[in-house]
Amino acid sequence: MRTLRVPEATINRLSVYSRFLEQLNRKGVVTVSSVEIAKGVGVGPAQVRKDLAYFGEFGTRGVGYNVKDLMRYTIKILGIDKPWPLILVGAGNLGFALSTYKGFNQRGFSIVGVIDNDPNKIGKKIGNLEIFPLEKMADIIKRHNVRIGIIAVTQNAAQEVADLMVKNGLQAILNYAPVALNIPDNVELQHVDMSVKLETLTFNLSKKNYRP
Amino acid sequence: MRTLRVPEATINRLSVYSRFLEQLNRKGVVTVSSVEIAKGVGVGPAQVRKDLAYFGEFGTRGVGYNVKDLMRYTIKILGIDKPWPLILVGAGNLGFALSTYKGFNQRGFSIVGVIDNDPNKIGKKIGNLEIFPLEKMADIIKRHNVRIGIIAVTQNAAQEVADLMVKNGLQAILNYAPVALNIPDNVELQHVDMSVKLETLTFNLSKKNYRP
DNA sequence: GACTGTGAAGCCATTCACAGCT
DNA sequence: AGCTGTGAATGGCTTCACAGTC
Repeated sequence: MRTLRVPEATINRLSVYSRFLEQLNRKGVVTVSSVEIAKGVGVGPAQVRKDLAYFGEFGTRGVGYNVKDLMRYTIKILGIDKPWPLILVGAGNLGFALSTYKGFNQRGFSIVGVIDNDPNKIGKKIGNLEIFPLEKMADIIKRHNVRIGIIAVTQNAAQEVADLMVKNGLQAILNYAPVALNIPDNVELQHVDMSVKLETLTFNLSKKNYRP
Repeated sequence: MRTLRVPEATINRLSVYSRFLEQLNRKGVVTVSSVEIAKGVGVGPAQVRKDLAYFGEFGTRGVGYNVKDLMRYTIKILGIDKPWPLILVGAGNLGFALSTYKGFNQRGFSIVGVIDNDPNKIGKKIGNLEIFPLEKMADIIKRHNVRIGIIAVTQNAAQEVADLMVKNGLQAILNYAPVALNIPDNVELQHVDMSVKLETLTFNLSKKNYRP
């Protein structure tokens, strides 16, 4: 696999292409061009071709890409051709939403443990998942070979949870808490900010209505 | 307000700076340097200064920035010094989480209407908000002067909801559905993808463990 | 001495444009 | 004729480095 210096933006788009290809495949579409993919996901066609070219030559000149093949390639590149068990810490509203979010399952992810420190929640169930206390984290990680943890707790608790995840050997953290986390370089970290984009909208609307 | 071609990335970071400054202010911190902000949010100090410089000269050389003042400036720049009523379409798990998400309220946003097309949900309440049918969207938008709509429905329903929002005069849409939306240029659009970052993690982990 | 503000340099990503294949 | 793959050109964002200010 040729993987030299791929822009992070490319990876992000690849994930979007991949989902779009799944939709096409479900609809029974056999062949697709870079122009069609571009329209479907909202980028330029040259961008689509360049992104894919980082990983190989998947298309046929004059024809386009085979939907099913390209879908499988993208899935393989993203590493989701194998299962990824996840743990989720934080059984508040956001945690609940994430633990029942179908988008994760559709892409082959499965949450194998939900963890919270609230005694009122521990022992209760979300769907068919029991809520465990923080002390069980190590167990769950070992039992299911978990490598990725999701943080959906409050600002204040997030760093503490992250530390615990690192201590228990997780290799990657997806952080939904609105705060920057401090973790070692050898642990992968991604941050999803629920409200940053909302403020981009208000910025743009305010600018637009500004009368000079 | 000097506002010449500000990179979108700058706006996004500004939102993060702003939240960080609120935290500092709550702690009673009076002055902060670009280095400290940079550490707190995970970017470089030159980046912080450059970002702020798009909007004016807020600091004092040799000293740093006044926390409270800079906080207020960022809030003003982002346009959230005034209230923004929001409507939310989709009362599923994600919609529920968003409608009760404290992060929005903390930043001055308030959801004034929750809308769903499921007859079983209509009339029920989320917190103190009633769930209304789609037909009520126009009413709610007019009554509360809503300009921004949030989409938290499934892939299939998202475009239809977006069309309805545009038809009812909304000026901006925040889309949490995992699909690209087609809307006119004069409507602002931002997309939050819940699972793209998760696949960035699996990509990086897969790459790391690839043994050549 | 400390720290901001900023032109210049460097770097990275996107877009162009066309050769090459079907 | 249609569409991919890609070197070259462009554009934009980030980082550097230092003059300017307190």
